[in-house]
Amino acid sequence: MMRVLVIEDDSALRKIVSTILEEEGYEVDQSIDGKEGLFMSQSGMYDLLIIDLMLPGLDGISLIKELHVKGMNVPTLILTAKDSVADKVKGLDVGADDYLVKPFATEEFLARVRSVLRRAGKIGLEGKIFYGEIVLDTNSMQCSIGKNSLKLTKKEYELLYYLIQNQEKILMRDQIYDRIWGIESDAGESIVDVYIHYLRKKLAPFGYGDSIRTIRGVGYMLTEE
Amino acid sequence: MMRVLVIEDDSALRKIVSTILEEEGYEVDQSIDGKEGLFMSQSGMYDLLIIDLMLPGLDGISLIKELHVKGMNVPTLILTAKDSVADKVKGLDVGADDYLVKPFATEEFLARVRSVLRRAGKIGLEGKIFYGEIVLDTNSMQCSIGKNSLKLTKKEYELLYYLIQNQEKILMRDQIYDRIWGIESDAGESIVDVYIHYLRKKLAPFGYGDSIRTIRGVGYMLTEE
DNA sequence: TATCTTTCTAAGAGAATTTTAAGATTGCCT
DNA sequence: AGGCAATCTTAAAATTCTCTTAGAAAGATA
Repeated sequence: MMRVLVIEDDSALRKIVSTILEEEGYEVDQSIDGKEGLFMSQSGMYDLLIIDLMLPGLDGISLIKELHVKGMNVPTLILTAKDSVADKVKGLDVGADDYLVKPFATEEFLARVRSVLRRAGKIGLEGKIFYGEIVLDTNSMQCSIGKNSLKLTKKEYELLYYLIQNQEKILMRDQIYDRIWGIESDAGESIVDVYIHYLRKKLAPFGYGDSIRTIRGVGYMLTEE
Repeated sequence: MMRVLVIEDDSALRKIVSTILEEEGYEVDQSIDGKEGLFMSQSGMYDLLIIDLMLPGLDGISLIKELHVKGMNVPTLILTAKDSVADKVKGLDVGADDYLVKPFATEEFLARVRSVLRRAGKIGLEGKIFYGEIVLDTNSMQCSIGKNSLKLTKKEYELLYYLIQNQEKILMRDQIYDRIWGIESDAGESIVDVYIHYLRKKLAPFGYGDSIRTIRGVGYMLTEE
């Protein structure tokens, strides 16, 4: 069980982040301000900290510094609205493991989380999900089918990942769109169709061309084999 | 027992929504304004909130924000007349789980409610309803009869779903029409006859051709086998 | 900078679904 | 039985949704 602490004062964002993580199977605790966050972090019970840079009480950078002074070495993912290089550098300098600018798409966020945890050695190399002979390796973001490896672009990979995670369940088009492209994206939802098509085309030679079923007027779903 | 709180100032809409939900087996409470709604929500007794964006006292967005500040984490479905992307973004940003633009057909509304509850883990994955050997799976929107799977269009599925849920009860034609096509639809009510016919035709090969009884001058009903 | 890859746009083809419409049939009432 | 109204049944029209491309734009790589 992977424990995550989310330190974020914006309640909406905190809830979103927490929910996403919980749905993914992480155990999540939340903190609203920097001082409380620092205190909780020191318990040493967390595998990952997700920290906003702008915090009341104690800002994110100082929090991380403080932790290091105390010899704690927890993997950290910085979350912030700022896109400036300066901030990014500052964050990474101080020892954060990765950096994500909001708003972000869910899939992107989860990928970063996994990546940080992996680099920190918190998750082993199991990180794989399956559908028939298809294997997605979440560590290398690679896809293989039987002995063959299948080259997928990032978006294709994310889409397939989401589908496999929800096989046998209908995913509505807007659900997919929000998750992979993000609410803020301005590609229309029809981009989903296009990528479904790309995927089908790449999967077809292996006999999985018809695995993604269209539910007209609703969305798509990865069917039982 | 699933408890829902409907916060909506338009009394007509509030009643309609509440009735629909009650008929579906939800336990429903109502609130007319934002402040009262917030107060009631805080009791923590609800599994789902349905909130209008435009409210007297305290608007929907602020209400949701307020709830989050207090650490409440209730699944939320936003209901509104506005269709703008901006609103959608605002709503979902603030942590609402889904968004429905009025006017809407009942079936669409209920589908969203189920979907939100499911995603929030409030209802399991069982979501199946039965009539004889006929099984409707609400997760995959699939219909099967014994070992066979029966392909239904969306409207056919919705109609059969409604019938099965109300087996042994007479459904008036306009009731069916309102539920599946929505009041705003301008196909005439006779479209119901046509779809009843489609259903009978598809069910006939399995011996369910006469299961939908016509009650002349009133409507239809799915009879005891 | 040049080149290659990935992502997005846009639009027409194609399919499936939904709706219309009209004649045939059935049930009900006098 | 005869007549009226409701329902059934079809087939075709209309509409909506998805597929499929090809190329433009954006981004990454060398």
